[in-house]
Amino acid sequence: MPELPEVETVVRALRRPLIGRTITEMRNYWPRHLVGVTLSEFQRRVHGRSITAINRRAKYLIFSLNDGQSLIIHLKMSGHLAVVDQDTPPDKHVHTIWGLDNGRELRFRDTRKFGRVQLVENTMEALGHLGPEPLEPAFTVEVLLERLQKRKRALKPLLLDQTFVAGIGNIYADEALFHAGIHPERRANTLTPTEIADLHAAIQKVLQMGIEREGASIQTYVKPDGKKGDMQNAVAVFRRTGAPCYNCGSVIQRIKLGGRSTHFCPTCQH
DNA sequence: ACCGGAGCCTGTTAGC
DNA sequence: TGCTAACAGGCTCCGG
Repeated sequence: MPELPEVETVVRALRRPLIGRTITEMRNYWPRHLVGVTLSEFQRRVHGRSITAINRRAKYLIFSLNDGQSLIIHLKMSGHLAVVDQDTPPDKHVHTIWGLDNGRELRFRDTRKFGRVQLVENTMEALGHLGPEPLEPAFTVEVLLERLQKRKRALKPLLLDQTFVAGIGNIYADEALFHAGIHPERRANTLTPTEIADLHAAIQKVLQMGIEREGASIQTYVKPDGKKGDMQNAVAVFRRTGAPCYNCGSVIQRIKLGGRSTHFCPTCQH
């Protein structure tokens, strides 16, 4: 479900209701959600701690606690976070709950149960494998060029590789390649400098658009308040198989690449 | 390095 | 309508 823009939207929505709050309890009904720490240890280590900041790295949410620990959550395909009153009726897909000092709760709902929750002392250590943040100033055209030239893979699966560049998922990879006019099967080391500059601009453009539109509610994603984002109304190719390209009218094609559905315009992308 | 496939889960949709 | 297979905004592991 969520990629960089969706996770960023969730982070922004959770700051107001959560920053400054103290965690008073933690419950879990699906132990495999918890990474590396048992529930009892998790409870002991978060009980009484307050949330001082909420940030994002790639598709991970990072909740900073006042003792230096970080609560890290990955929503994977179907995760959803919401802050609700503690008397809100239970939901069968809510697997982890953190009670707060104001009678409210942070609830992690995750239908497919792929999501993960961890508690770490050192965030850099836990997330150090990730590639550059595509919207940070450090992610320049030169950085992208240098990384692309070392690789021979098809571009689409490379963009999904979180160690190559962090935060891009299936929607924004397809959208970025369309806006750059580059075919998803093109080999990384065959791009011209102009194409690399176009790809760099397209990556930043589609991610920024996704954030401005508060995410793409194409399948199950909704914001913490339950409302839909708006990016689904601005996609050019993703899940538009068989429909006409907005640019040239050609029929949008769908192929499998790296095991993932890939959508592109056969006329606009080379 | 890179590729494909399986696995993790449940729910929805497409096809017969 | 009913059954089955395919598919889903992610990621990891394993073998080749």
